Amino acid sequence: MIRRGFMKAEWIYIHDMKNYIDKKVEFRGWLANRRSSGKIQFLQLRDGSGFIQAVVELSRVGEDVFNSSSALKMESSLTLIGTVVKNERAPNGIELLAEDVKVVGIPNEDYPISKKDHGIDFLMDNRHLWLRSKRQFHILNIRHNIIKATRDFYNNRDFTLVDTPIFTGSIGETAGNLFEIDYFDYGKVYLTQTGQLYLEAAAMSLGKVYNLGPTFRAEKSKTRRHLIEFWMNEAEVAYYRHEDNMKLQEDLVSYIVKHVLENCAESLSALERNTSVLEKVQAPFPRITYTEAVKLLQKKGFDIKWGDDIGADEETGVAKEFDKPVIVEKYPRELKAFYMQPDPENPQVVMCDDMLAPEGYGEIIGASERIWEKDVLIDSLKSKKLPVEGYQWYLDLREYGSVPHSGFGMGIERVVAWLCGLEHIREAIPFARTLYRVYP
RNA sequence: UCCGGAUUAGCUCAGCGGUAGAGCGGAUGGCUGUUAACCAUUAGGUCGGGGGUUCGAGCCCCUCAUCCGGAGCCA
Repeated sequence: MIRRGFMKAEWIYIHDMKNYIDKKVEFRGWLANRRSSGKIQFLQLRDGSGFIQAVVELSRVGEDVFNSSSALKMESSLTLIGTVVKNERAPNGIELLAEDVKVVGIPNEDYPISKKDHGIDFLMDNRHLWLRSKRQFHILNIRHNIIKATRDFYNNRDFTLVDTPIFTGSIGETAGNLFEIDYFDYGKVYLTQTGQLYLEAAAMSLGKVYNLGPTFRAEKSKTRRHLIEFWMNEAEVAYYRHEDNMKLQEDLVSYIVKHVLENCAESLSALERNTSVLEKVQAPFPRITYTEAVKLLQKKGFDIKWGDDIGADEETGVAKEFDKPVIVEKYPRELKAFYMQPDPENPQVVMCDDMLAPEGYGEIIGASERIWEKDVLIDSLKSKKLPVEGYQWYLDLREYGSVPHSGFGMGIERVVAWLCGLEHIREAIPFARTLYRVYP
């Protein structure tokens, strides 16, 4: 039998097909799964914009088309002409009644990811294919929307985007957890673990600034909350004090959550995320001081005393007390970085805050008012045993027109994991770099 | 780095010191409304490597490797 020419119709994405009921359209995409029943086949299709079922009936398409459709294996690529019809029996309420099917590519090998369970090691080895699955599709969609909301939030408030460098000198925090790179004849440089110091410089030019980019921590962290390479949004505002800073963080997180609830309902539902807890996330958030947190934890039976850091279990213990993100402020000076402004009312603590997500998702923001007086900063560097001479340009910021300023960093993947309800942060980024894994 | 756990078919896992198992996936056949479709048949294994105990080891012991989970650090 001679194969007739492929029919013609307008190429429509699945996402838009609901607007084409009873119209003939062309689908271009992949076969995610199939169920067949002799003279009828149900193709589960995806095209990057969503998922839809196509029905291929032998009596409608003829033997030729039916057979080429039968030859499709998992993750074959194809185009298909069909009519969009409403049908209650279809997974999304609409389906494609196929009229013509054209094979683009059929794999020779079996597709490694099947419908049944897989172990995490296998899935991570096949991350390049795992991304095609429904769950990963929805997680990445939410991640995209979190990043979009973050940018919108700052842009709406007249912040200026300032891209901070990836290669840096040793300036920053402690040098032990930095990745070292050979930089031609210059010698050693490091992959950034924060753009903060650069943002402070930019804030003195542009007032309100933010960045969004990758950061690197050479820490042998092996937990569900840690990545070696992760994306961070940082903001820095001239003349902002501690209080202004906390307000900005609350507004940002509220904005992101609202945006995701409004724009990602389908994805949240596909991930079976309980959205009622997310709907409560509106500013203002509860705030407690470090000192109060320690007392609270002691009352709950934790072995902690003033001056100890708040570990993972303790964080969850604090966060459990609230149904919104909670801000823990004013930590002991010894626990925190050199650039944080001491509290004028109690120099033992600094004007910093951590925002802890609910449901045990941990710290999503770390923030502080920065020291702006040059001599105080030099004293702080010395007391932390850091080389003052290495901070020349940073000290210049305190020499020329120094002003109070504050800022913070928000971990994108932590927010993604929280909003998606993920058990592990490695699903919150397309290609996770964890301890001992850089493949694929 | 420390503390736990795991390693058996392509994948997920059972397996009591005595002939190597299931589900999924693959192949073949059946079925015009499937929803992780179903039914039948079938192929598929040096039980992570090395050493030891034993008449006999997937199972017990030692060792190495890899992976997973947790802690510290942090976002």
